[in-house]
Amino acid sequence: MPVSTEKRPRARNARPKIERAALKLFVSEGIDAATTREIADVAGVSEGALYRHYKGKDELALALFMETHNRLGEMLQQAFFEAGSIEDKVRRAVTAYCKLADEDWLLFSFHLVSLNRYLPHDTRRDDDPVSIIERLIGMLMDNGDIPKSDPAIVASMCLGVVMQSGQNKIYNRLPGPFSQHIEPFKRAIMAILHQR
Amino acid sequence: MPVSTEKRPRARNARPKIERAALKLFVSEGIDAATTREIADVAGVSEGALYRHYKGKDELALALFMETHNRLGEMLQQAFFEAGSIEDKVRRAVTAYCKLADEDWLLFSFHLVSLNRYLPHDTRRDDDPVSIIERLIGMLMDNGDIPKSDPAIVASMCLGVVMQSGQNKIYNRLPGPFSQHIEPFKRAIMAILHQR
DNA sequence: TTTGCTTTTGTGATCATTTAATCACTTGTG
DNA sequence: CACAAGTGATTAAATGATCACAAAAGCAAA
Repeated sequence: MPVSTEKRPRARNARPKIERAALKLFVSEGIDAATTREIADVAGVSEGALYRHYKGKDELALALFMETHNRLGEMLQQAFFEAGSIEDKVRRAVTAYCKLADEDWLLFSFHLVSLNRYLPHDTRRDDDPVSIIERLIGMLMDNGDIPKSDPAIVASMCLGVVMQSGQNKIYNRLPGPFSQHIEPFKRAIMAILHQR
Repeated sequence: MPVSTEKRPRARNARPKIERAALKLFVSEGIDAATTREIADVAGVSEGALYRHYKGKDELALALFMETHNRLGEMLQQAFFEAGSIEDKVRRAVTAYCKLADEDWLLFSFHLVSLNRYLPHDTRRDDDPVSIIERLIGMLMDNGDIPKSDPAIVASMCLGVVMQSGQNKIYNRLPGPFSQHIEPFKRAIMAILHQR
């Protein structure tokens, strides 16, 4: 009797399976290197199923990226808008970011590794996480809350503290939940902000 | 008379042309998306020329990455090994990194955007820039030069200060030479290192 | 210098693969 | 029955790599 000549049982709820499989492959091999065939295989569905839910591979990848990116923008707006000291705002922002990471590490790490592809190189959007932070820092400087310098470079350095750590967690250099580093992150950012 | 039916004049010194063209395309579209045809066109040489100097596209990309990566490892070793205070070491390392960036921004930014692809996700090499920094920080902590905590997370944060700024410069958020930020970088890193 | 060779380098049409996407059909659900 | 969802063989396009040929460069002897 021939092995595995049996037809695959028709899959149910293919969409989430496809999304998780795509995330896995996108993170481990990169978006371009992951083929639709591979995605379908890992998901345990047929190749055509992907096209019932997305126009194509590109749309799938963009949708997965935006899921995190939009949520992130909202969370930062929220963290910075609510009342409190600078330290409160920073703690809230860092905490939100870390929770997002721990909640769904795969989705989060996909966002981190594909920033390069989706952040446009020459245009700035006001609702972009980086722009939001830069604007806040500019306001704090204008208010005299923190020493005046170049908001763009200060924003970069603060972001770097958290984002590079995320990268290093992807490389398995930081075991354990990301949230355990909230305090060090907050302290580092506060130190950078109050740099003279 | 038909236009541009003329044969292309035989190119001379194709190799550097190919390398520069490849860097441009690798950075702007990504390694996978840049085709050998595009590279040849931008370089103004034939497609076959690429294969006189490299086994293929992958080898070309890896060679360009390693050019920066190896140099970086040596420069860090050098900066940390030479005598001086912690502040001296940090300043030397940051200065070296910034000079490398300004010297050949295209080559440097290619390195930065392809770290994801080439840094292995599960193995650590002792001569890797990240490992070098982590080891130094561990030593400083053992010596009592800086407060004891997790060397891995402190190294991440310090690296992030500089690397995320590099990323933001790629996105055109930081005009001017990278070296102009040496002082802020150094101060930020020192502040993180001496965090309690 | 000139001559005659060998080796290196550049060319571009061509090849073999890979791959995203399509579509006629089937299956399941309200 | 109608509509949404899943299947997988098939297709059309693109892409990395090859190769026979040509031009240039290197080199030694005359």
